[in-house]
Amino acid sequence: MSRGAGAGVRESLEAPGSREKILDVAEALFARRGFAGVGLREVALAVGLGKSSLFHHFRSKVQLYLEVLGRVLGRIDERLRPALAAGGGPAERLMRSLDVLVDALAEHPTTARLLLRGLFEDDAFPADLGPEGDTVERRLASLICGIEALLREGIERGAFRRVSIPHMMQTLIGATVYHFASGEFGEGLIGGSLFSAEEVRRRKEELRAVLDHGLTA
Amino acid sequence: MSRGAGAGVRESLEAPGSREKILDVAEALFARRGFAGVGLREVALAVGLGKSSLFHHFRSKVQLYLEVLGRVLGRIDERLRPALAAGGGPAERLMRSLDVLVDALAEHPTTARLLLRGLFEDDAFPADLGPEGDTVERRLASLICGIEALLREGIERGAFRRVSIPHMMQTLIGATVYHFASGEFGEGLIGGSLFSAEEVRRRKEELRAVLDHGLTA
DNA sequence: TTGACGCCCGACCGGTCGGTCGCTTAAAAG
DNA sequence: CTTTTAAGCGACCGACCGGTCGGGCGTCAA
Repeated sequence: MSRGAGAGVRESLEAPGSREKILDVAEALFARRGFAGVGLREVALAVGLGKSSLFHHFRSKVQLYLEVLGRVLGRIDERLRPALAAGGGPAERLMRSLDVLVDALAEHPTTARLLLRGLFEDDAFPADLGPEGDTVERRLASLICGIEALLREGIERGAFRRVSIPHMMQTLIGATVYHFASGEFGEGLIGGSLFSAEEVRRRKEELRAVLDHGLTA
Repeated sequence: MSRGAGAGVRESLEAPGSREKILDVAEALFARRGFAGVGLREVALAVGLGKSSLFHHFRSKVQLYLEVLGRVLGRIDERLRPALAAGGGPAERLMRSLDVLVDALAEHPTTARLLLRGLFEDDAFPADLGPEGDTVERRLASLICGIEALLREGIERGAFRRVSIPHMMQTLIGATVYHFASGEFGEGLIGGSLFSAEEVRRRKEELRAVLDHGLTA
């Protein structure tokens, strides 16, 4: 069956498994240069395979891209869903959700960029991604829908000000996702890695403080 | 000299002037699909020229791209610089600056995406953009530097809380730029055009309110 | 031993990429 | 009128694109 992996006793440990390795490499490249900016030759070379071998694992370039996006989304709602489901008031649950969102974005430096690029680049595939593309958008929408409900509940209960929910969603998404997607530019501002544990902790604090009191003293 | 433009009496009015038209078209396309996703054939076709004619106005594709970016930056600091220079306390000046930034992003729907893409895609040109690329980054940095100074002043004077300035900058940039770059996804959230006068006004209000009081009631 | 299968490969396909070349046209400059 | 020059064009270049094809090789079941 598989060449590299002793598929018998040890299940999935130890052997890289071409599929996952390809996804890892492709994720890094797509995040850095976008869908159109990455050639399959480059992916194959980085994996250590011939280009044609990629097609044994993925039907086409768009399917590879969509699967990368799917993995990214999976990593996020794997964390976000329990955070949304756990108990507490709306404010508490919102802050916890934002915390795990920040954690998810910080864990893989590629995540934020891929998310943003995914938003941008559905213009790039006019309509050719078929039903799978819808699924990716659907999943993304369902993720933010949970947070949206949290906002609504908080406002109804009087815990939050009567802000415009969509606009606040946009602000929240922008303030979290942009930060981790800002790359060298953001690191120039911060003066260090965006992804160090220290900076991630500080980011959560600042975000929480802004939502609690705003900027003015 | 020029074919289409009567360059004698009427200066720059009336005639499209190929250069500007090319920049307009290229700006729209680069915003939608990114540097690598746009071919010069497509640009030329949309302008109504042959591909080879583009090279009479721009040395290469990267130069065209950089000039598009330069124009975008120009439109922003054309508005932002006077807003920063005008009088008033730090809080007032910060709000005014964010207002004009929102106005600038709302005026051309392409602006926010190009800015974000510009941030992402300097990874895409390894080092080949030469000194002009530095200039673009420099200008962007100088723009945000003005806002940074405003934050610092506000904190020193006690008008603002003692937030981390870089982190607050990231939040501010993210909350404004992301919104106008979010495309169809954002419009799905908002339930209408991101760029209508009504939505732009509301966006400013919400942003101001968050900075003034935060989210909690 | 033999056949089937998973995985991988190099060669190759039509098409597009950014960019160059030589040419024509027409207006401005003399 | 002649010369210069900006602006345009189609043909063409080598390189690379995503994708296909036929075959080699090692493993496992029969």
